Amino acid sequence: MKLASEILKDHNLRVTSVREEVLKMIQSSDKALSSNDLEMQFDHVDRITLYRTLKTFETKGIIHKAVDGTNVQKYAMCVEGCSEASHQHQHAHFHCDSCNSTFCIDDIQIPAFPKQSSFQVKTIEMIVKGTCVECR
Amino acid sequence: MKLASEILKDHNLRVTSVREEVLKMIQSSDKALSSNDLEMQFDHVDRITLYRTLKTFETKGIIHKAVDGTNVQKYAMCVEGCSEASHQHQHAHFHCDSCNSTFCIDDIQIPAFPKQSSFQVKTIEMIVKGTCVECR
DNA sequence: TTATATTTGCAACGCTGTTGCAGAAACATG
DNA sequence: CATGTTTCTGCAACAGCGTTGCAAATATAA
Ligand SMILES: [Mn+2]
Ligand SMILES: [Mn+2]
Ligand SMILES: [Zn+2]
Ligand SMILES: [Zn+2]
Repeated sequence: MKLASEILKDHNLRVTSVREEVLKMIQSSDKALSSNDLEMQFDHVDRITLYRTLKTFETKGIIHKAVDGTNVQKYAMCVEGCSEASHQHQHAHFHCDSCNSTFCIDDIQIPAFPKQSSFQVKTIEMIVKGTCVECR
Repeated sequence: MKLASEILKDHNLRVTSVREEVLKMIQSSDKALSSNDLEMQFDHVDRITLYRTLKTFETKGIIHKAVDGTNVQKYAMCVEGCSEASHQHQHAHFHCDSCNSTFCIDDIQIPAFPKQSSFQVKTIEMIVKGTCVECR
């Protein structure tokens, strides 16, 4: 796994303790994390700083939103190929309705775009809901 | 199309002007509607009443959430078969990133549940993102 | 070490949605 | 139709998530 500080430098971001900590937390988590999830792991941090940090990381292609149908933004690491220019994510997200955890999963195939539709399709999000391993 | 007042009676709900109006608005809309979308169509209505009305309708199986990846709840009519006991929806939702509209669509096949997974799958949501007919 | 650019924390705010409670309205009953 | 009971509505207050403006703190370049 790439060093957090290296990732920051690679994206022309200043290496600060908040950013390093946030990135380490997301790197080492098997679940997608919300601003609040992160805040709870800190001794002292301003939640506004976390929101901005997450937004910055997302813009740079370091992390991506894990859309899970709740009204809370959660984030997980991007794959190597992602950049400011393009996020490439062809995986679904699993949301546990018991513990509210959200995971990136590759178990389910995302269907191809329909050939002809009245809509111009750009991306498809898939949210799988159910019970996670720990909860069943 | 079934009369709004009849639908209310069928579900043992009192026929009030707010409920009738809300139901008519959702029935006649091709898009999923948020509490705010509804409020703007009223002369005077309390937004709290709208939230409660929507929740009541959802519980009764009259309307369903159109999950679109935004942090706003939008609702559309249920199919005939829905009830308090079970909502049956096997369709995807399209979200236009230009005008923020959300539509129920049947163009895209929702994939089958994976045979074996570490997760216990209950439902799958699909969100298709792109540009709608009016916006392109 | 100093100067500059960037980041952080604080304050204030907006939006979506919820709960408690009292008055208003719907409807069942006679 | 009149009345009583149940349900709904509107108001007030609140909670949570996220954003913006600004000044102080910090990272980095020189
Ligand atoms: Mn993911
Ligand atoms: Mn729908
Ligand atoms: Zn779980
Ligand atoms: Zn559109």
